[in-house]
Amino acid sequence: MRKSKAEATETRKRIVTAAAGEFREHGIVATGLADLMQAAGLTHGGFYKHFESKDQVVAEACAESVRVLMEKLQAAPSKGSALASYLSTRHRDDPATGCPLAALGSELARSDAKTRAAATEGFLRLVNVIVGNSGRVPPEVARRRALVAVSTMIGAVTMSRVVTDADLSAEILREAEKSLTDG
Amino acid sequence: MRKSKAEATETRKRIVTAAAGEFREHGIVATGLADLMQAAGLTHGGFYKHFESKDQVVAEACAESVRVLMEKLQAAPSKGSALASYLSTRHRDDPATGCPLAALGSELARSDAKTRAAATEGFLRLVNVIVGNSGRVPPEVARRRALVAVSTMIGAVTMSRVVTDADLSAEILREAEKSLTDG
DNA sequence: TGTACATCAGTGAACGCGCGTTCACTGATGTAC
DNA sequence: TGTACATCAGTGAACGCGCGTTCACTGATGTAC
Repeated sequence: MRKSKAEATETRKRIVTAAAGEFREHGIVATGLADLMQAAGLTHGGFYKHFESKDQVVAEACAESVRVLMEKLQAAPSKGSALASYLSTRHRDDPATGCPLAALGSELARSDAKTRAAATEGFLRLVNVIVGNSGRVPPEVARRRALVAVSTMIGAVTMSRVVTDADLSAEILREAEKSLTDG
Repeated sequence: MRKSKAEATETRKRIVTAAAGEFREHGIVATGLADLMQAAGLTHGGFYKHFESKDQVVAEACAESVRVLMEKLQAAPSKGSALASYLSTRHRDDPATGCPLAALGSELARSDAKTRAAATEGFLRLVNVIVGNSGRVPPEVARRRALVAVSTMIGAVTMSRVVTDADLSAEILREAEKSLTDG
């Protein structure tokens, strides 16, 4: 049953990726190791061949989602299109492949130091994406504005998922986008 | 052991209030019925004399936190002081008595219809608090701006709790407040 | 107003279940000579 | 290059534990006469 080193490395990545999706879709606490191993196509017993604890895979999954999100956003041709993508109903309706800060915000606030550090890096990178597309604004001003813009983005996507009224949900995203695109 | 009707009503309220605090402090999924009954000074067996399920107490606790938050914010003499209170480090550091949308946002997005309805009402009431203090702005414009402002507030408090860097955490709150007070 | 009985708030033990974690085992991979 | 042995990725069963929920029981409260 032993797998080659290359295969094992591949498996490990597959677990982290599967975990990143499961956590964002169902929440960190609500996702069991068995769920996440099954999503990776494995049985749960093998988990500890790759990780020391659930906390460890949470931290790595968080870092991984940040990495993928940034690749997606940095591919955006302008600040406007990055904003439109982040504040889209498509993003709202697919948390499993979206921003971990919006999908897990309040759970991240209760997570351990490594997970919160990964989340912090994600936040700062999001800020930098916005700053990088801010045109001819003094960098310190751009940074302060971006701090607020990113807070708005995360709050808007989170609340668009909470709210039971479909029109209100769309309105939250639309108004956030308008407000941040103008500013 | 039977208690009088008045006492039982009192007990029920005590459970809802204790639950509202425990959920906001530790998260909904991570809080067990035993935890919440203990916080109310009872043993867990009596829970089902008052509620049909955990979901029911979650919904009621969410509605209760919204009610208390609104009383607090409506007591604020101005929009500026409501913003300062919401975006304070005091609020950040005491989720158990603060805004349930900021403390539970991503978990609320996965909750059942009644809980999300209570959260939606809370969101709309927060919007109205901001609108009600918006001075001489046309009501439809004020509403749109308030939608964005409330998203920013919730996102900023959530992220100020996630981030591992104390300076950054304070900066997120400060810049959000400055941005919303000017606008 | 007093008495007899039904109600039911709260207790504490128990239910089955799924959690995170551990472990004996398998057999292909990797290593030493 | 071939052989013998150690390693270890992955399986599946088991661990103790706490979860949401149920239940028999207690005894004060509420109700009927």
